[in-house]
Amino acid sequence: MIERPGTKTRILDAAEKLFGEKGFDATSLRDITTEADVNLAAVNYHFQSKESLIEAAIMRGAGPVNQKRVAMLEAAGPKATIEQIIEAFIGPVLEQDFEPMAPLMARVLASPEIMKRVFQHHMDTLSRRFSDAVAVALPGLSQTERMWRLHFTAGAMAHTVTRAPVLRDLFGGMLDLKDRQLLIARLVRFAAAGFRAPEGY
Amino acid sequence: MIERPGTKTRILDAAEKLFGEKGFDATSLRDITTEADVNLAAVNYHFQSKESLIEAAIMRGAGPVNQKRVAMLEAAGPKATIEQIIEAFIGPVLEQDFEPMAPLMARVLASPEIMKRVFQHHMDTLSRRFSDAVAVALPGLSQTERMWRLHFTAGAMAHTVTRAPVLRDLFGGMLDLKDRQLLIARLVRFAAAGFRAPEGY
DNA sequence: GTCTATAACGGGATAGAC
DNA sequence: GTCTATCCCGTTATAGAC
Repeated sequence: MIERPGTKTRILDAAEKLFGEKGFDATSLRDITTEADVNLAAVNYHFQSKESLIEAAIMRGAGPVNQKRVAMLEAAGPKATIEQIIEAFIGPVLEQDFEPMAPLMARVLASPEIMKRVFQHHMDTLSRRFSDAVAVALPGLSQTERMWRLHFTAGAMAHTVTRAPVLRDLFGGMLDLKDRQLLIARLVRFAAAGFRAPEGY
Repeated sequence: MIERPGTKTRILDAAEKLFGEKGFDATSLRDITTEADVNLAAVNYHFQSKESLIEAAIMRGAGPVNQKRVAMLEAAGPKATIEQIIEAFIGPVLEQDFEPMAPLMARVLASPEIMKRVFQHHMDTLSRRFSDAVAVALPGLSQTERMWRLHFTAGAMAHTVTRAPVLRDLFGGMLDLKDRQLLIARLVRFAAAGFRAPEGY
């Protein structure tokens, strides 16, 4: 017997789903409470406002994944190869079943206000840790180049996650999104080669 | 003496700016007509609805850039190197002053409905042409791998464009967004190395 | 082509009973 | 904690004068 989740959880579930599908503005609190099968006023009771609900929904999705990324990086130790670093960076994001979360992530990335409010701090510390790890693995790279290459890698990852539905439509069976380990291996190989490219412009 | 643009153009200018800044839903037609200094009813006269206006604003921004990408690819000839191909793919996007257009692009990427309606066809033919060019330059790669690596490159590019404002805030002077040619060179080098990585998984 | 005025609607939030 | 009913606001779109 699975217990039916509580009101608060059901609201968050519905919010994650609908915000992703339709965007934050296009999703009314009425949509959410209908989907969650709770009363309209419950939202303002459990969360204070729609804005707070958005933040709560995002944090619930993003927190565990980012913890896992840091954990994998630490597990690789101080002498991690560039491949291990990249895998810690992208693996936890790509190996999860990202399709429910993907649309919401895309909305967040496209929304500067929300991005600033919610992600800034997390991303900041995260990118610093990974940048330091790369500095050890590839001491020849300047700090600037490290940041850019991490940024390019993050972009490739984000694009894969957020555009998964479109990819499926356009390329059908050709781009296999189900085999996550293969997908991760592809991106690790691509990005690692990019990181290893000589600098000097 | 510069002539003041006509009503229709002023509406499109304002729409591009405000849709990018605040998103499609959060931007009311009143916002647009105020910014453009035209009457509210002019929007429904020149464009039929808000939805059509969105589409018109996007098309006006995207068309010329994509034409330039194809033109650069053709200019490189049938024996183009992978570096030339990548430069044709990302150069026209990154070398323009993308900051006014960037937020709008991010909104489009995050909005599956709009993405499907507006971009699908263009992107489809575009990616086919570039994929064919890569096939000549790097005959060792499978078609699948070509598509994935083009996709990764597109992601790195899109992330750079759409997150330019955030990058500036977070990293200040470290990531120089002003020197476009250097930025393009960085991404070309990173992606070209990725494309040249051996396949075989 | 451009304006004013208004219709018709849906949204977030809250008061107050239970 | 949960419900109903309602307030109040901003929105798109259009009718109709100029």
